[in-house]
Amino acid sequence: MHPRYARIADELRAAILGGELPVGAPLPSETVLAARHGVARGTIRQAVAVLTAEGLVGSRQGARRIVLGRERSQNFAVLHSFAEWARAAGHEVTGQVIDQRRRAADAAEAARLGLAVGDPVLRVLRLRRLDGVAVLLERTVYAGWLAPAVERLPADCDSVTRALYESRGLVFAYGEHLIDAVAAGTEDARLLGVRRGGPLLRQRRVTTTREGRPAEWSDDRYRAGSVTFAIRNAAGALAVHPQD
Amino acid sequence: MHPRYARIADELRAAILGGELPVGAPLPSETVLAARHGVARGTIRQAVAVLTAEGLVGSRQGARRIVLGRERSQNFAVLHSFAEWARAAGHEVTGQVIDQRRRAADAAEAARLGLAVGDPVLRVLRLRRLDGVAVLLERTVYAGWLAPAVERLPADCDSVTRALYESRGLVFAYGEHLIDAVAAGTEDARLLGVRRGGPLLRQRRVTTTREGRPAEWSDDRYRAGSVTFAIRNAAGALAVHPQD
DNA sequence: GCACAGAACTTGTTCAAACAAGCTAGGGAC
DNA sequence: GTCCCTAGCTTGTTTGAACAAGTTCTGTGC
Repeated sequence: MHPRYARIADELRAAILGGELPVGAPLPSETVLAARHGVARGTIRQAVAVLTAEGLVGSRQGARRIVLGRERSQNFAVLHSFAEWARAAGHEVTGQVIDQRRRAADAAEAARLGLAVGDPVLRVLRLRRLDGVAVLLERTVYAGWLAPAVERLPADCDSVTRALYESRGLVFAYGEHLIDAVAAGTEDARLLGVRRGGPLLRQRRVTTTREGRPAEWSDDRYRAGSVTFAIRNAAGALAVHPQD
Repeated sequence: MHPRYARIADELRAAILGGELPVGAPLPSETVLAARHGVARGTIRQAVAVLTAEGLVGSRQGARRIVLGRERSQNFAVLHSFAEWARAAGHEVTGQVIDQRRRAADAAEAARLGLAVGDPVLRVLRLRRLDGVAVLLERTVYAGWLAPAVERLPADCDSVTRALYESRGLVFAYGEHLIDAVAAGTEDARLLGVRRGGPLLRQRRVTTTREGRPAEWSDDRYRAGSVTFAIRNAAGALAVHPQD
């Protein structure tokens, strides 16, 4: 059972997405909403805070809240899991491990993962296809304590994130992402089927468990034109999701 | 005078950034913080909510809050203003208008800016340099009502955002951003000094006033290797800032 | 020594009330 | 008709209280 404020937020979100509250329209005032739902104003404020964080409504002290947009950003899970995003967007996603081996962490890897140089890590090279087309090349380094769980996964595992959640209860809760453009190297060009030196969108990321323990470090390269990151920001709140 | 919860948040943030609360350490409990500052627990909860949104601390019901990181993300202003970010990061930034002309909005521009096809808009082509090196080519379309204010700006204006704020009190409060990689076109290559077909990081964005009125639509292309977008997310909250 | 059951603690949710700060529409003065 | 100012509404901040839900640690029993 979701808490009360979450259900009120769901209801308001549905009204916005369904067009009952069109873009530009004012939301009912907090007092009205509180009376209508039979709750205290504080509970309404928690509900609208959720919508504000999603970028759906804006607010200024003294004036009524306004509906800003109708697109809900998928928020954050997508930055951790290509497969989760693709499935939600209605695409068929497949994965294939090309190379996988254990080795000792070098200085850069150790720094990113909070390990000592020489600690064991697992390096995986994985190619992802979207509706049959190769679009993403992942070079991932997993911390040693994760290696056994990752090695047990099948080579064509679709969603590593989901598999690790189901087998180990592991949740990737925090992350840092660096996004830039790079020229395709020889291996990139061959596997993704693009010209060497052509544009690739690169996302480097560190993902961390709920406890703040670094779990994986990855260099992901997307074929240009296949994926776009969409960021929506609304005075203090942001949301990010890849797009077609 | 900032509200009480904001000052408490500032104090906690300083403790984290200063190393008194190292990464991995637990925050004092809400009850302790409330007693220490002489406020109600609700006020403390607002303060730590700020830090959670910044990705500095994480929390799970029942367990003490944990310090997750020491880097504060500059949050959102930077996505609107290249100049503001560069100055904050200690770089010298210059700008130069290469072309500027009024014209009628085409279908794509009208849709992005919420105008009718044929409505007047102002198109500006601007080259930005960071420490003397050309790194960013901006193709910006301003809604007609903004054109007079923009045309009054000097051709070498550093920060358009700041100038519009100072001259018109205009604040860019919301935005949508699409980030991907593209190959450099002929004009891109010439002005940015890169090879044609080489990688560029593209940021397309719509910026909106506080009232939800679209103000500008821009296609910004960064020379590869010059700028990286950094995104940090923490279970529901995100922050974005460009990096070197 | 180890496992299990609680006790104590911590964060999450909700309520009711009060005042502060900012916006808007309507009424009065000109 | 136009301008300004205020009354009333709306969001922002804060208090204090209570219970729910989850975690951690202690101590007992085996």
